Amino acid sequence: MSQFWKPGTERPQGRVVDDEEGGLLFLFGSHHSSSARHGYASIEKQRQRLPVSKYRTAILYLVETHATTIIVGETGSGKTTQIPQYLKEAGWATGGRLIACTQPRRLAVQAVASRVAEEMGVKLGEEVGYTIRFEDVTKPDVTVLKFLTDGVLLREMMDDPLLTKYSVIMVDEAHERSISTDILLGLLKKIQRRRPELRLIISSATIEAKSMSDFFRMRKKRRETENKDDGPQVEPAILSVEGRGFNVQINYAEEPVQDYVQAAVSTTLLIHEREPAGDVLVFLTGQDDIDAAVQLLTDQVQTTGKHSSGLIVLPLYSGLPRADQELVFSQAPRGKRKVVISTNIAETSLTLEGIVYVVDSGFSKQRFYNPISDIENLVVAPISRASARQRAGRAGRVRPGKCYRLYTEEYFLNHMPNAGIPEIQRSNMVSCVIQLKALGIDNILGFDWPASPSSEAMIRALEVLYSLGILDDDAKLTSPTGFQVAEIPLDPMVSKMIIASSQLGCSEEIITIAAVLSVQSIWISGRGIQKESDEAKLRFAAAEGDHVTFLNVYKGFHQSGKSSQWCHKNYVNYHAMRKVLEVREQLKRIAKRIGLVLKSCESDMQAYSHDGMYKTLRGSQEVYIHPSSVLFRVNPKWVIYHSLVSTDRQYMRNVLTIDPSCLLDAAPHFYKLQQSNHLLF
DNA sequence: GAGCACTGC
Repeated sequence: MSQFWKPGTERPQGRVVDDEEGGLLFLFGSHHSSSARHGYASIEKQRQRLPVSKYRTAILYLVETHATTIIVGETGSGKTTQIPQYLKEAGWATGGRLIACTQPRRLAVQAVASRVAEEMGVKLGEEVGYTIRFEDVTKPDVTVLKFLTDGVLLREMMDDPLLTKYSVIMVDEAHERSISTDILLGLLKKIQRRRPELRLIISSATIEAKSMSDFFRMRKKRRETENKDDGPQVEPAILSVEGRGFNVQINYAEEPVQDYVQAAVSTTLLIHEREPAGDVLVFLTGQDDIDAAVQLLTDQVQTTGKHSSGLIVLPLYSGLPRADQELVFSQAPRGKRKVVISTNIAETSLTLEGIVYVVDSGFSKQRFYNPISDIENLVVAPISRASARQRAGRAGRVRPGKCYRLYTEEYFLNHMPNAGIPEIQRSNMVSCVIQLKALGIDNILGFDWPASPSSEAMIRALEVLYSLGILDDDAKLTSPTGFQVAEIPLDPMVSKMIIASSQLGCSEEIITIAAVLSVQSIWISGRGIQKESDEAKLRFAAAEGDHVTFLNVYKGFHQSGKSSQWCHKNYVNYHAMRKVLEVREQLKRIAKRIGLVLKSCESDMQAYSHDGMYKTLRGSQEVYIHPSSVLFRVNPKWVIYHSLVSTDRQYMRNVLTIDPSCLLDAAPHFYKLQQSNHLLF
């Protein structure tokens, strides 16, 4: 076993930027190198060296004199929270305009905002505020520094496409390449040409800094042919800051690993036997793997006796009940070692303190969208080198750590992809297309993305939006339907359902259903309680299907006075129901604003058995009713579904029985009746 | 009789 591991030979990362294209270049030393201890950094171009304490000067110098766009390449330096403060100090919120800083996650927005407010000694919600969905902690005319999710900034653009409220926009964590971030970057590049005075600061991992800079650098041809005033005055400048994380020693498997769950377990035991105190974080792919690993570890600890005891093994994934999730934050008792076995949730979303050892399986579950079949799959896929470095970095937060990679160095260097495929290239584009259309971008296929989605995905999205009556024959938003759908922050199919319900006089009910469909699941599930929860579900089951069942649950919850005990008793997820209430309130506000009629249909709500196999009208695919549905084994002749889950079969989740003539009424432009009385697409 | 990487509006 001791021969199993081989230390990595890769040289320290960083210092990869160059200034050939004329951008200013700053390079800062690492906090732990000797030069950094004295705080030196260098401006290569000017052959000058700046103390790290002059970081502020550097940023302001760039902003004031040269760059409209600054790319900050950094690796967990913690410096990005300082940039907004410098900008505010220097009065960069000009002419009553604000400085905006985006993050991809709500929690990060709240955390960064309160940290900055604290550092500046001001009350959160005054000069420094934040906005996330359902929560606006800002004060008009007082707030200067505003933190927000990139999704919220995109929504703001629908009222103010040029973002005239802001003089500086900083996009943090751009390397994560979330859909919202990519759309935002594409739009910001466009805005820059109309607003040359707008300053952009894009913060990304060092390895992505160069490609971010390339994206914002205007193409040579265009630069020559266009008036100077139209575009950014100078090339993007790159400013690079090396992380202050501690050194993490990387170890690779000597041979390819056959079973990464088993390998993760043995590696953890080896760490426990041979390494000094410090918690272990193991990255696996999903609930199944994690539960299996927890079981194996617990078993082996019990059978191998004394020297292996003292391990506290905890699973971590988002589907875990809230109380179990919180266990991973508790400190291990003296003399005990905590082992957290986690999904990707611990890679970016949650930060665990006290981790010294990381075990990286090299895999994660990723979503892939197939535009031909219109199906999203969740598959176990190899992670990227960027991800592997991020995972390893989790071991160096409190002191020097070690990372054990369950793959060979040869694989890491020669076969692992450098960066992951951006989410936008792995997703259904329906929501993106409608958002861009709402912002007045007609030439969707020619949009300048940081990474272009496939044309098949774009065409499929246009087709779906046409079938919903959201786009017309010229691919323009229909009025009012298309514009109304764009205002509603839901899957466009669900938004269209709300608009139709307004005309059919049942919008109160449909808004409830839409809110339930927008949360993960309102049912509590888990090992050992299937029988009870199934029985509880039957108490709400409606003959029409899952959607009407949701109405029954909502009604019961409402009548109980929104009680958590009622939820507990009925195996309903209380946190999910709270979110349903929030979404429902937001939908009511939006419905009112866009002129929909809110009306209840009161109680005016209205099978053939076969082998359980269905064929989709569009594409003739074999699909089955998911066993979690109240219509499982009822098998009505015609059903519509909200989503497909693909495992060994394609399962329809959230199913409703219908009369096929509904389809003709709802979408006469899309469905035709064949002579033999069969529906045709 | 099955299953859910993770976000976000």
